[in-house]
Amino acid sequence: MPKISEEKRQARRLQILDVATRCFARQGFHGTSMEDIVRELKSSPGAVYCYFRGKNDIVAAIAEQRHHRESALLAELLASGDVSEGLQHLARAFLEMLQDPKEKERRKVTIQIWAESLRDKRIRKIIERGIRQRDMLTTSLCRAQRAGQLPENLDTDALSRVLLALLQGFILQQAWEPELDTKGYLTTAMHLINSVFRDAETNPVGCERKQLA
Amino acid sequence: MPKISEEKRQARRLQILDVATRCFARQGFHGTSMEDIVRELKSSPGAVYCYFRGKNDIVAAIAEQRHHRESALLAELLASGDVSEGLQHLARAFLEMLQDPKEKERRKVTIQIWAESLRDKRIRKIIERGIRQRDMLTTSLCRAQRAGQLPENLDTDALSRVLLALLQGFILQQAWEPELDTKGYLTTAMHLINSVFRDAETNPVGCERKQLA
Amino acid sequence: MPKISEEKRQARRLQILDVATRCFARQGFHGTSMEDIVRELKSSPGAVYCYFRGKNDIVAAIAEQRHHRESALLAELLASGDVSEGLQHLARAFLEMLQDPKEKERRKVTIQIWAESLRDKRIRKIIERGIRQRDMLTTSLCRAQRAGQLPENLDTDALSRVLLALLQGFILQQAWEPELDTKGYLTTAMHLINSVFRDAETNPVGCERKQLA
Amino acid sequence: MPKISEEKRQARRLQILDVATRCFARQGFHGTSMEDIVRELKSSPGAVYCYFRGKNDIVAAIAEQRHHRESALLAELLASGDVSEGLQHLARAFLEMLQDPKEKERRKVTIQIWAESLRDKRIRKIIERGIRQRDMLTTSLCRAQRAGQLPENLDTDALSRVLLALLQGFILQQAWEPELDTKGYLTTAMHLINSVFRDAETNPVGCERKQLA
DNA sequence: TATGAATGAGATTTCATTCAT
DNA sequence: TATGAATGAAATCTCATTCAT
Repeated sequence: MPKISEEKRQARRLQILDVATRCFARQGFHGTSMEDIVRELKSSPGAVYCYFRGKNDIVAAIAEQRHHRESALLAELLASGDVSEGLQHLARAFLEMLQDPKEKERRKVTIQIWAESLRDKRIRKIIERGIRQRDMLTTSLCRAQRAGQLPENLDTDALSRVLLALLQGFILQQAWEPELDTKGYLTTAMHLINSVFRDAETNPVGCERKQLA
Repeated sequence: MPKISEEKRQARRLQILDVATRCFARQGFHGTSMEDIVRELKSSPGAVYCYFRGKNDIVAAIAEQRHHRESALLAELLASGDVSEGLQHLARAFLEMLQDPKEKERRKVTIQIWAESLRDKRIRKIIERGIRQRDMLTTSLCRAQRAGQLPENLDTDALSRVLLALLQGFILQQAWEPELDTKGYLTTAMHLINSVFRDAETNPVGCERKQLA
Repeated sequence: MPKISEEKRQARRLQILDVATRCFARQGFHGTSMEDIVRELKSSPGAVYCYFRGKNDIVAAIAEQRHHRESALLAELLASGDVSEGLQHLARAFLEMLQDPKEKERRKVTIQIWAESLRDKRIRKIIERGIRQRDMLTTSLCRAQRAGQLPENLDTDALSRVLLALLQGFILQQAWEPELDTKGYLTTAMHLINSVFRDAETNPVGCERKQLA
Repeated sequence: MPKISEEKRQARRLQILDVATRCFARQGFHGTSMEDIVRELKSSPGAVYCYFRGKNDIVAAIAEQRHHRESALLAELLASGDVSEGLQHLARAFLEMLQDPKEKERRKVTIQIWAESLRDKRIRKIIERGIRQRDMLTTSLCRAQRAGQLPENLDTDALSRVLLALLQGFILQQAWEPELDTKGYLTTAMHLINSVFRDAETNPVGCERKQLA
């Protein structure tokens, strides 16, 4: 028997998550008290509990948000028929995301979620769903391999892990050094990736390496 | 109990750190209470405070341990005149480290340290010392570049970041999937890295890719 | 429980101070644990911390209460144009205060506050404000001196100290001997005080007053 | 079976009490830990426990020291046949005591002892012995009264309380204002006291002394 | 739904004291 | 006697959560 519309309810939920994200990015999950969130929200503890079961529920919801965003990015990547091209798109999308100042906060919270996943079953489950998504990337790479875009003897499962690692490492390094040269990192990372793709394609000549704008 | 030797004192310190590491790996830093540590240590709260100022001091000490271990690994890498070869050594050293069951725990704690570094000044300082160590790797890569082992237009700073990311991503993924195919990951990662090194040398032909034992 | 009125809030604050005063009088400040207070309050630790920052804050508040009460007494004394008469009033007011059983507790706590003031900056500040109030008494005595009510060569600053001492000593002795003859003490003290006042009247010359070497 | 002579033992005891007094004066009894004392003593916890049963035992010993010193002073006072003269001596002895820098510390500790006496049975007992000593002063004053040195209708018990209060108040005020004009205070206090003594001499009749209702 | 005072379990830390050496 | 590492009870305070209004 909600007195407010479902729409408003969702809006409020998001607002709470936003504030919580900001707090967690600033003080860490365990350094943020419910009171901190409530104060910044200009609300009351009881109100927050109308939307979330508790503090853990909030983190879980944030983790879920992340998961959806990542799924979307991956879907975009895979939508492109050509994986190599898809990766370029992904890289570009990444650069754009960095414009959003909220995104830096989110990356910091991501690291907290990683840590939290090691002890909170619920977060763990969400992370695991993310882990399983990598399988789709692997499948895609496999297809590329069968299409001759990748060396035959390449372990595509491992390659998808490597690609993921490049992303994860970046998140981490950027949390510590917010001013790091994002473009340089992406260019170099793409260079490495392209090396493998090129290898199979043509190889002898290795002509015109595509560089990121 | 009169004065104990500095030797014994260090041993006790290490024992506490070991137990704490085990607890942190299992329940997370914030999910572990001093009492948990003390119980597993079969000791008393006061005893722990003879060796550490408080809980944060313990995490800091563990972070410090990590830092030293990493420094040692990096030193080993750089000791080898040839960077490419050094990286091979590093990869091999890594494989060995994985034998140590304690190492898995330590990797889990590493992730907690990452998260903690975002809010604890002290941990942050230690991480920053680690960050600065990457410069040495960059310098080394630079030398390799001048020696013609790497493409001239390659951003060595970014490359060292990428190499670091490959490590960090692995730590993360292995924490979630302890059974992941370590060898496969390393082989593939080395493959990518070698691609760049090979690029500069000769490239057109690029045959006989070195694989990890 | 929604917001309570400022009035109720103040009432609750006072209730806590009352209970704390009772506990401190009985077991001393350092012999009273927060749990003791909470138990007697039939409340919970958290509740107390809604009103006070901590244990020290409670003592400070009690010290502050004392300070206000003393200020009021002094003001009453000074309000009377004639100091000599004012002191009589004060003495009488004192006798009345002794009826209040709470007052005995308060005097015991006063001694604790004295002790606490030697190490707690905050309490010290409050005491210092009390110390400065003595100046007003000195001023008043000075006026009486100029009016010929007190011997000319009398050190009014010292006299106000002496008057204060008579009060402080009484507080102390009554804490140890609750049944001491209050009336007798006051009578005798007033006798001494009146001696000085009378001195000026009758013996302008202050016939060979023995002075200390 | 002490291995050290009783003499040495006493010396060590005194040394401990001295250090403890210094600490208590500086940080208060409850702000001083055994470790503080031991550090300043350049000794070990165990050693202190060879001489005292515990922390409370140390305070009790200090209180005892005070008691002895006070007894001595009082004895000196009473030794003089003439009480009025005895009080002069006492005042002078007081001034001398103030030269001793240790004495200031002792006075601060005295206040702590007062506070402690309200909750520690042991200290309380010692204070009570001090309280009983006042009876001797009363007796002495009584004798002076019978000798006509004091007004007949004067309450000698109350007078001795008043005299004591003058001392206690001074101790307190000097703890807060170490630079207060000691000589002035004593002069004025003696002035008041002499007033009563003189009273008897000069006004046998005690001309209409105002009495408290 | 919203409020915010209250709850109370639990966490970290201190410190007087002990006792093996 | 002396040492000082170790003990462990207890103290203060925090904070996620609840529930009467």
